[in-house]
Amino acid sequence: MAPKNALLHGTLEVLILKTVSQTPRHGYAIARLLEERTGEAIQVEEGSLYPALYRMEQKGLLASKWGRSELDRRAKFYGLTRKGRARLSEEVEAWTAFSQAVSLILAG
Amino acid sequence: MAPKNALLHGTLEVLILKTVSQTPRHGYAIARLLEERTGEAIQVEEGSLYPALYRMEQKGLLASKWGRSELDRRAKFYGLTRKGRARLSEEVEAWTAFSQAVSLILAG
DNA sequence: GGTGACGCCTAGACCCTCTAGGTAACCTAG
DNA sequence: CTAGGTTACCTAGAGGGTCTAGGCGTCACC
Repeated sequence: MAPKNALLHGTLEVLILKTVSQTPRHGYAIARLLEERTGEAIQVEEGSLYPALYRMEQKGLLASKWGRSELDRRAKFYGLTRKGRARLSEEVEAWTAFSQAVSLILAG
Repeated sequence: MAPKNALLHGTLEVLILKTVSQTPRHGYAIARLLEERTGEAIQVEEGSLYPALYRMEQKGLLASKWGRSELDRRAKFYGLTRKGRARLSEEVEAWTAFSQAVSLILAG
């Protein structure tokens, strides 16, 4: 079947980086936050989220630490590394340029 | 190696639909037009373009006809089918909603 | 006659998302 | 007490789209 959210491809990373840029968050909270803030316009499946977090930690963009969630459950918190912060601004810039380009075409 | 243009994923289809919506165009012209109009912000590789055109014709979104390019070369022109036109407006809407959602997050 | 632009095509690699499972702790309803 | 829902994490494999790196043929120009 066609992916539910083909547009998310390649965008999830910058969304995650942004979400943890203010304060460290755990995976489940990242997904909930993205969905709530966008009124479900962005939906992150767990099968996409956790592999993405793992990849990003491997790449040195995120650092994780086990802790306790708001509901006092065991949860893994991710924060930005210096490299992650640099990547965030790069990707924000890239996305801005790209989305403006697409808008330009679609408005034509 | 990481894809040069990860963001393009899932967006190429709507860009193609839009590009041929005013007048039929051939593949090479579609790529050139997208690049020129966006100042190279969007770059379409031929290895992405031709398979995409093929898929879209299989799906009944495009119809093709061999003809002659502006330079009088043999070229395959693609036009929108009724189904393609319907898909275009659906995908424009989907992209608009998605990009606004991403902008909302990145602006936070 | 070689080079570059035009114009089309393809196989396979690669990467990311999604499906569809699983685990475990906790809470509430009945 | 037990069934079901929520919180929270993880994974294997399927699926789909883009890119790399080739190939083909025509034409214009030097």
